Amino acid sequence: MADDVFKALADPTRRTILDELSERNGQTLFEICARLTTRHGLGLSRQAISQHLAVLEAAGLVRTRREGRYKFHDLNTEPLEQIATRWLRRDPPPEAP
Amino acid sequence: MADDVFKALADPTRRTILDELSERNGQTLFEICARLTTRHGLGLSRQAISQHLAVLEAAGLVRTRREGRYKFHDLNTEPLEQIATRWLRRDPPPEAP
DNA sequence: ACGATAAGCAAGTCGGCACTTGCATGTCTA
DNA sequence: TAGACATGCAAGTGCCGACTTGCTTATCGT
Repeated sequence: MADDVFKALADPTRRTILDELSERNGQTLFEICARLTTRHGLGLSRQAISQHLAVLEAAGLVRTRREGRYKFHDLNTEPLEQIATRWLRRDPPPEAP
Repeated sequence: MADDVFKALADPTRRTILDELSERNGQTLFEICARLTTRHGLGLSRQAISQHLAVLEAAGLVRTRREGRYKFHDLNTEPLEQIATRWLRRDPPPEAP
């Protein structure tokens, strides 16, 4: 469960995809490919991005909805809220006195 | 920077080590080996744990202090507080009303 | 000083992951 | 319906990471 999330976040390309979806939700595969190339300088094949999206979806970090021949990808931050607080049991340090 | 943290968290054994250090801070390598074996059922060699600790230390998640022939390992949650909020722009939910 | 204890170093093996290549499926437009 | 467009599936390749094995270094107790 959490294992999938951590492994999904291990790849820098996938994290960039999450950044991109965080900025503009509901993009298609081709949109993500284009924006990764132009804005982030990544030269990856379409299938590579597709596989990354599959990993992100399997981890629950991305939700997909199909409309005709388009498949839109939405960011889902729910799994993130749980894994981060795993070792942060104590409240964030308020301020130094 | 953040890349090291995410890659360090990708391995389940390293996450278990963080769990162990979170519960009892300042353990030596042998202590961690023993507790991983007895409490978590992991049968790993001492060198394997040592290499994992090196990765965690390189990521800044573990600080070490040397005293004689002992080397104590302390958990450092500082890198964690930054990476989690990367896609969580909104503040952490305070409490449900 | 000697042996025991705690840790470090280096090379080698093995499996998994990222990426590519090629082809197949489904869907809209003209 | 034909062709272009958006996506899916599957097999193959190459590299990095996890783990082991063997040896070495350093510190403590007796």
